[in-house]
Amino acid sequence: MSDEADAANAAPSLDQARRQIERYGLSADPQSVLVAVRLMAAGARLGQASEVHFARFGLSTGRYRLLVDLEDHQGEKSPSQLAASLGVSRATVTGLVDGLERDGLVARRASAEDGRGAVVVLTARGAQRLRDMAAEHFARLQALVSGLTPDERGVFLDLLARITQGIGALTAETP
Amino acid sequence: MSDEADAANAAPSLDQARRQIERYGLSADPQSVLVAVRLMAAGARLGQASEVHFARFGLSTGRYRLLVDLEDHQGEKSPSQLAASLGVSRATVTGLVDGLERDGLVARRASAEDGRGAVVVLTARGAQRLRDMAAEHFARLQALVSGLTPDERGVFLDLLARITQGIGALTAETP
DNA sequence: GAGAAGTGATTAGGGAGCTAACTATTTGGG
DNA sequence: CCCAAATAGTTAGCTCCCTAATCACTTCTC
Repeated sequence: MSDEADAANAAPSLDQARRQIERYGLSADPQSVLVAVRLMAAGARLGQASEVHFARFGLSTGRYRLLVDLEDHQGEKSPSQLAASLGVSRATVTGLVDGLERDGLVARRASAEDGRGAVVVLTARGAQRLRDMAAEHFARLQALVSGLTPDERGVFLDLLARITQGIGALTAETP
Repeated sequence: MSDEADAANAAPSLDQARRQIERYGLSADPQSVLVAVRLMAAGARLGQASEVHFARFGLSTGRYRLLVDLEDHQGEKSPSQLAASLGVSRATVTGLVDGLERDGLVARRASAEDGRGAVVVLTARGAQRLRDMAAEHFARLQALVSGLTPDERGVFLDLLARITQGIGALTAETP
């Protein structure tokens, strides 16, 4: 393991948070700041690891999520619906579908009801890809959280949900 | 709130996880999978919110982290050191410094000891920018986790650290 | 001490996401 | 009934981060 990997693994410390707060004579709670910063760091690292994971199957996180969403809806959904359920913009869906279509995992069809609309269809090849990767995928996800007992996982879900509600505080108009 | 915003806020459910696992006749634990998926979703949402937050001050998450890291080292550090401590590639540091230099928050100097090396220096303007945003920044971070009691924050830090150790399971060679 | 190997920084190019602007179609109000 | 407003999808152009390749300098080895 190189310095670089070590540093990437090194989580920010409570002392760093304290020092930063004191530098400006503020009264923020260092532990609260640490939780926020650690969660951000963990999210970023997990996101990158996720891309590495999916790249093994010729996918990305976004592409995989789109395929699964499609499979959960009988293999058919409009780009707008996909954008809504994935929580990304329609433009992003266009890009993801472009890539998946190029690989033959998905196909585009014109909508029967709406002349403006389109339908994205999961191909046999796309369904097969999901089948091929399922065992390894879920095994790795399970390994990710294997450091926690079932009870602890329940607690974690609860706490995470409550922090998630606070995300609005970062983007809200008034501090 | 539109459908889109609702969907973005809607966390993946335990039933979705269960359905996915059963579809392939696997034996993975749905709750474990749910924890992994929720954490990824939360990380992605937090990352985006973070960009919105820092954009208010003319920065991005990466640029802010670089400035803080610099400030923590007497305002001077080489690009390689920055890459290591931020956990990003040297190429990324080049890009971040390009942007910060354009805004006058940072300057590049040649290294005295090593003819190949460079030193990134925090300018007065960069230090001022950090000072200007500190109060609001920390207040928002604190608000982010205000849904948790101090005890719960401690528990969360512990659980998060243990999951973070499991991230390697996603990228490891052998499943 | 000169060539080979290693290291620091940058450049080039790619993927994922975004917003804004554009096209085509549908819907709805006068 | 027809024109204006809304909606579906795409395109263009931006940022962030990545890897791989390149250039310049240092260090190590013989």
